[in-house]
This record gives sequence, structure tokens and C-alpha cells, in this order.
Amino acid sequence: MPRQRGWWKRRLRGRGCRLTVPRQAILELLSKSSEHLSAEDIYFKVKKIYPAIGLTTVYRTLELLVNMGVVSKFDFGDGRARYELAANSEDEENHHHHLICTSCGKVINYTDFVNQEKELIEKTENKLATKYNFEINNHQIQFYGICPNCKK
Amino acid sequence: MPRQRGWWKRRLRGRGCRLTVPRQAILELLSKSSEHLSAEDIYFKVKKIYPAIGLTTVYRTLELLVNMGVVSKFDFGDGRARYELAANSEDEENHHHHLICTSCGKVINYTDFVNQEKELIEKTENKLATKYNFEINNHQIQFYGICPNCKK
DNA sequence: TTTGCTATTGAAAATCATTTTCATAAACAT
DNA sequence: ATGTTTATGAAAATGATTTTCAATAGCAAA
Repeated sequence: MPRQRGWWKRRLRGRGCRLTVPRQAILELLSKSSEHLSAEDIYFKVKKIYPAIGLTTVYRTLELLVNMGVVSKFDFGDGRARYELAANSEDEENHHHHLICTSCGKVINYTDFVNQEKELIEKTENKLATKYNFEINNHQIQFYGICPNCKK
Repeated sequence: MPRQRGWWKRRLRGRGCRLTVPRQAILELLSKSSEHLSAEDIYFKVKKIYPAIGLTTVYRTLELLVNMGVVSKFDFGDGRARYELAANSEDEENHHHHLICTSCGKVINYTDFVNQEKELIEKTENKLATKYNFEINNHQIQFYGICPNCKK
């Protein structure tokens, strides 16, 4: 089932964080976007509905949300971080991995095959957790290559 | 079988690149190190045996080696890139994935379970290549969590 | 509702890894 | 040995992200 609008309010408050307009605007945007956005992307998009927003606040909010596990941060190798709403257990729809073109930087989210990966990932996660005594709470899988356009 | 000393000479020359002292010093260092080093780490280590080295040259050489596929570049989320000698087909010993502590930044190379992953990775790689018409030539798998020290 | 405390904000300045510029030096083909 | 490039290193430039700091806005309590 998809997440309800405003589900993050409790989570923020639970952490003793305030429910501010900029934070809500950023979360609202992220939950509508299916793309991996840079901080600047988010800044400009939020600016359209809340012009007073500052880039600093975007960075700060993203850091907070990443720490809360609400947002995932990625590096696709072009020198700027990308952010997306994290998948959660109630809403698996959003879980995907990335396919990145090292020539033009294009990124494809693929959800195919993720189920087959899932079992192995879980096993590995458990084994690693035991062997290295880590508390594992996330993973990333990325494939790098050349996209159809750049092959031409 | 381990790679022979100086194996990179042909590869550089084959690309029309010159075999310079700084490049050799950097490669020599990388082939001795089992760790994931930042550009600055490499700079200081090489400086001990070749004091004239410049940080700029380190960056340039690393970029070249990454493009050649000799070195792999990683991002562990602390704002600086890490480099290690890439695994190659003759020498599988070096193939591993990463387990990263999001609290202190500690990184563990794990080679366990990589064989089991391998089959799945190859399958996925083929399927993705077909479906998205990508020419895939690399992948990264990273687990994130809290290390034993930071759990305390 | 009003008040007061404190977290949050935005602008500007600071930071820090990485790149670019440019004049000099070192490879290496001849 | 020589000449042509490619490669180098220092310094300056870049660009994403952080920090600083005074002003603002959430929200708990009255």
C-alpha cells in the first residue's frame, strides 16, 4: 500500500524535530518525484512553490532525512549527491537499484530482477552481520556501463 | 596467479601514454596497498619515495588509470573518493565488496560470499544489458551499517 | 491566545576536494 | 643527441557542501 500523505509528521516530531514549512515542502516534493534529484534540483523545484527556501536549508533537511532513514543519498560519480525517498517496508514499490552510464551520466532505476537479488542480499546481509558484528541497515547495488545513446 | 611486477607498462604504452616516474610510483604504491586510499593518502605515501610528486599529478594519474580500468574509484559517503587497484580476470584475489560504517566511516573489504553473489550478478548483468541495451562493464555492491566499535 | 524558549532558517562567507591553467621538464621516436 | 609532444607541478579557479550568525517561526506552557 502507498504511504499516506503526511506520514512523516510523526517521525519528525518523534525525533524532537519541528514540522516546518520548508521541511514539508521538501518532503512533499520528494514524495511526488520518482527521480534521483541533486540538492540543487530540489532547491529549484521547491522554490517554485515556496520561493523563500534557501539552498542551505535544502542541504540541512536532506542530511536530517538521510539520518532518519527517510531519504537515501547516492553518488553516481559526477561530483554531486543525489537524493530519493527511501523504500520502506510497507511500500516496497520504490525499491530499486541503479544502472549508470559512465559516458553521459544517465541513470536508470531498475526494479527488474530485484526480487531475485533480494534473497541473496538478505542472506549476505545476515552472514556479514554475524561475521563482522555489524548492524547492517542499508545496501546499494549499482551497475556501470555505456547507454544506447552513447554507444552510437 | 598474482600479477607480475610492471605489468602495467605495456598497457600504458599501448594507449600511447608515457611511462613516467610519477605514474610508476603511484602504480607501485597501489599494487602494494590492500586498502582503499584517498587521493591525498596516495599523495603523501608516494611523496615518501618520490618527494617531487604533486597532488595534481596524483589526481590526473588516478583519472587515467580509472579510465583504463586499472584502478577502481569508490565513494563511501565522506566526501572524498577512494581508489584501489581493480580486480582483473587473471587475478581474482582482489575482487571484493564493501561494508561501510555510517558512523565512523570505517570500511571493510569482504571477499566472503562474493562467489555466491557472482552468479547472480552475471545473470542480472546480462538481463539488464539486454533489456536496457547497455554495455555493462562494472558494478558495485556496498552494505552500510554500524560497526562493532560504534555500537558500544 | 499570548508568551518565551529554542530549533530552524536564509544569506553570506568559509571549506575542501577536485580541476584548470600555464610555463617548464621529461619521454621517447627518430 | 635532437625535436616533438606529452606530462608535470604550482598556483589559481571551480563547485558542491558547510559553517556562521543574526533574525524568524514552532510549539509547549501559561
